[in-house]
Amino acid sequence: MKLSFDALKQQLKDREISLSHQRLKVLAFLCRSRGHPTADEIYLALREEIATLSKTTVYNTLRVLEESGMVQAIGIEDHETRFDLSPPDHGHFKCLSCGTVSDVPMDIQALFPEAMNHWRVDETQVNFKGICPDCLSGEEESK
Amino acid sequence: MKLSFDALKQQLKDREISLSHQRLKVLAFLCRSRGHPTADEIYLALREEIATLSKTTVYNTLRVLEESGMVQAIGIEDHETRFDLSPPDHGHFKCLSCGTVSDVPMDIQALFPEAMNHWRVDETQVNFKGICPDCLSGEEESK
DNA sequence: TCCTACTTTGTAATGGTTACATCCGAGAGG
DNA sequence: CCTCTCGGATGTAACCATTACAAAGTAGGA
Ligand SMILES: [Mn+2]
Ligand SMILES: [Mn+2]
Ligand SMILES: [Zn+2]
Ligand SMILES: [Zn+2]
Repeated sequence: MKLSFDALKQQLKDREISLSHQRLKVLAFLCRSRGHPTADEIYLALREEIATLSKTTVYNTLRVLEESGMVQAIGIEDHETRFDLSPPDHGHFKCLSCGTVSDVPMDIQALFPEAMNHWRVDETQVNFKGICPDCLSGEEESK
Repeated sequence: MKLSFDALKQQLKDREISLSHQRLKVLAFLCRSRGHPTADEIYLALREEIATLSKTTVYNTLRVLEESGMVQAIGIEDHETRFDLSPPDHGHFKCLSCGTVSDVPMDIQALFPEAMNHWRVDETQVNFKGICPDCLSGEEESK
């Protein structure tokens, strides 16, 4: 469940991160984005609104948001990081056919073995790869 | 639990992958390796045995082994892939302090929600990040 | 021996990400 | 208004793991 844009703005204030025009635009894009965009996708989409936008600014902003805990970097792909505004309480599924990255509702907090309680866990990611229902039905049709 | 080198050689034969000198060396290195080496670590280590070894060969071999299902590529790090010869029935933990990647025994096969049985899952990875016990005790000492 | 398919090798290219120097722009203070 | 300052934004170059590609080597069969 995503937070509203206004709530996110408030979070920026609370963390004393100045609400620059570019940062708000990146945040708004993540907010209205249904999937899990890459830095490049964010850049290409926002460049239509901010003609002078630099890709470095997108990376800088994403790092600021990530360090503040508002955004999570998803490493489900080898050479392309995806970004998620939602709280990190779910897994992700990448369809090897269409490339979509979907949410997988599940409790990932309780995964780490209790027997290993001497370890400090800061982050948990659960990544699945396979074929999504849409692509599966497409495969059957082509038989 | 890792298979013996001889058992691995047999697997190559079964899959009709020719047992070239370089492939056997890569496999032997993964077999005796305790951690989860990167392609570069494999290359540097084996270059002492095979002076003419090319890094491309290491990557080619790893891809062949991965496609045959004998080796798993672990994407716990953003910028470098690690390789695991063990069966993919466990999670991984990366210590943000010392960089070690450890195994986390757990049943990752039963993780995908049964409600999503219309999805075909080919691969599951569970990645934790945090601080390992060794580094935690080190932090306490330095207080 | 010759042929052919496979493997290895070296080098160049790729592409996401980061480092760095420079530029800009909103305020504070005069 | 003017100027100073500093965080943020920008553009370019560098980084670096990985891949593409072409050339060279190799084993095995006819
Ligand atoms: Mn998500
Ligand atoms: Mn492992
Ligand atoms: Zn799909
Ligand atoms: Zn450690």
